[in-house]
Amino acid sequence: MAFDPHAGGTPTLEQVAALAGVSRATVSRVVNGSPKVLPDTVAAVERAIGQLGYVPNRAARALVTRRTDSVALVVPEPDSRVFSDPFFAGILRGVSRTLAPTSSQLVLLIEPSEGDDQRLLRYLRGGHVDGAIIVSHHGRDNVLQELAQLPLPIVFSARPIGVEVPVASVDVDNVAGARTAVEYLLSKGRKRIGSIAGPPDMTAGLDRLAGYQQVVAEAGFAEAVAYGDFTAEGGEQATIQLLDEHPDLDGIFVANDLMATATLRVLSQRGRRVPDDVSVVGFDDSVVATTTTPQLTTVRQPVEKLGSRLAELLLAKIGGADLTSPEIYNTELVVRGSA
Amino acid sequence: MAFDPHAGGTPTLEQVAALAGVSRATVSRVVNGSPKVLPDTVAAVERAIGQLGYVPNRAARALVTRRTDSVALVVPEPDSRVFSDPFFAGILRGVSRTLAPTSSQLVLLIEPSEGDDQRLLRYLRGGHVDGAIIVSHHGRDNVLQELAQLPLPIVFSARPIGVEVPVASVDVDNVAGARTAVEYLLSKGRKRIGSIAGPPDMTAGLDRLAGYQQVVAEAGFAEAVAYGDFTAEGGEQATIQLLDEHPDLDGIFVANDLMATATLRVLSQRGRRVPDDVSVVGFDDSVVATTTTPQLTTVRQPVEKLGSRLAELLLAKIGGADLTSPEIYNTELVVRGSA
DNA sequence: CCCGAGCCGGAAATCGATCACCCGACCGGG
DNA sequence: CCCGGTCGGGTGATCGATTTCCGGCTCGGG
Repeated sequence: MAFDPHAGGTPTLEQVAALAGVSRATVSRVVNGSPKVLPDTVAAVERAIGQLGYVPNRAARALVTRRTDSVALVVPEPDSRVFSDPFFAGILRGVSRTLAPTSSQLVLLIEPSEGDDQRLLRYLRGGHVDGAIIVSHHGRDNVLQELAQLPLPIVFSARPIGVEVPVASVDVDNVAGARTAVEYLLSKGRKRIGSIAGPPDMTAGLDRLAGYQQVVAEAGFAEAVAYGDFTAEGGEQATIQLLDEHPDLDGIFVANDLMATATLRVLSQRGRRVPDDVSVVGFDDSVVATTTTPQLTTVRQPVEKLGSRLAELLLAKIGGADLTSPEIYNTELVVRGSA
Repeated sequence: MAFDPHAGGTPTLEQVAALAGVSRATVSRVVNGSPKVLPDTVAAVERAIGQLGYVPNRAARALVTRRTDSVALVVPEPDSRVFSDPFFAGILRGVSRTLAPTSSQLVLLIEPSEGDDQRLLRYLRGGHVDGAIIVSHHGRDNVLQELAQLPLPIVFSARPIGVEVPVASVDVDNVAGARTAVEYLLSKGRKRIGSIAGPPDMTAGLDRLAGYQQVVAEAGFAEAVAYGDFTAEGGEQATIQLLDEHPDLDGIFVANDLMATATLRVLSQRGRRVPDDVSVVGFDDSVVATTTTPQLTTVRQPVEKLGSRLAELLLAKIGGADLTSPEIYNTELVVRGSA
């Protein structure tokens, strides 16, 4: 037999009204904090609510108010690896921390399988949520563009690639962060600095590479770049390739920590000491930065802060604010053992 | 001005009916896949739905069906560090993979602040979701007990501590997993095997410790245990303490990978080579297991599988199945460099 | 003591989809 | 030729909370 929500008798507003000796409307006013109800009445209603353990029926309320009191966190990629990404975890923390004191609930939305964009879009267009936060890494197709044009308050984490309309977004200054990292390597006397870059279809990949290129060019050195995919395996491949092509490197800027762990491992296998022979700087300051030997010098992004800003901006947009510009945060170099 | 969901005109079932030249009931039948509608009619309705871009109003439906088509993933702890836990990430992946093809949405529920249990319980009791998956690590208070007694389909990840009523749960055999790890150390000729245990208020902590203790006792060796809290910092403290008290250890079983990374680091700082002088085995096979040097030999749990079973069981319970017993999965030793 | 202004509480319509029930048409058999 | 059964589809009540519009109560001033 199926579960019956009526078991135990979910009390309705009507029953509360009866018990408190007032009308439904009055109970509604109390529940929604209307100022024009006598204190005594409020007390009576609240007592009744307490006695019955009344909880407003969200569906009924949503039906008339046309608000669902829930926002979506959208991951428009079937590649559910993002969950394992410490960056995503941080965002999630920030978002949920900001949403917690609110009446809004967080709904997780993932593109179930490759190319099933429409399901996502339909859901969002269906008015099931009051707004959405898009956490996208790749910009390989046009989903982002479609999302941006939805008649729904939306904010992006990271400036979306290939989206023409202005959108609200929250991000760190990846270029500046990368510059800091490479400049630090320079300040340590490194002359031959290479970089393991991220995929060119992610802004994080592009911008961090750009920062590296700028500094290296300004210093009058030559570039040495290999591309990874932000995973440990990809980082390993890229590091091997980079070292094979440029055996004389004495400094490496790796576009994220996970790949950097692989870089450290490959260097160690090749008998090159870190940081004595080669200095390594990562990006993210994720958990893995402290699991390596030596620990990783890396560029910290205020992930949790990003997440909470994302939520704040979305709530503001839902409230009617007209926000359509990016908000950029600073990074910070965390010096540990690897450089 | 606040966002108006009516902008663009959300079509209702009524409008679809009008366009298709049928009644609301018929449209409803088509939408819900009733078999007793003529194919021609179905086609006409579907055409109208397509033209209007109709999406059923969830609130209205929920109001009458008394189902919300959403399930909660509950983290009854304000300590949002769980998000960074690769274990949690895996569970999340499994759950969302199973839920994706379903009409059910995933709602994330976190205890906003210490002691705010009531908010959670009220929400769950309020019929806002059809069921809940509880991902709890600690068993320090009685929230779990209260959750277990809620008139709502619920499944637990990991056998909850201190819950007297029988509940459905999914877990790995932590005792057996720990045994495998310690037996492997024995098979490598290790004689003085210590353990970094998890907190005693988590089943994972208790059971893994028990597995260690069993094997060590059976082999006639003495115990050497220090307690950590499953974080890298805690692992470092515990490792230092353990090594100070038992400098002659030649094998260490660490109750999770994160702490094991710290163990490796401390050993390296003390000039003890791994695995030559000391062998180390972790537990989880999380991402960090491959970021260390040497890479971590560890006990793999099928996390994603656990997550998807959690979701499957919950859907079954929502469907009326009467499940009140634990489901236990096996672990697997993954041999890498550290032992 | 009476009257009016201001407030507060009640009745009823409404949101959009579901579902129990009912109706009409068409078929075949007696 | 009539009647019952079947099948496709329509009608209207209903879910629970909000909200507008009013009616009536209260309280202060004259």
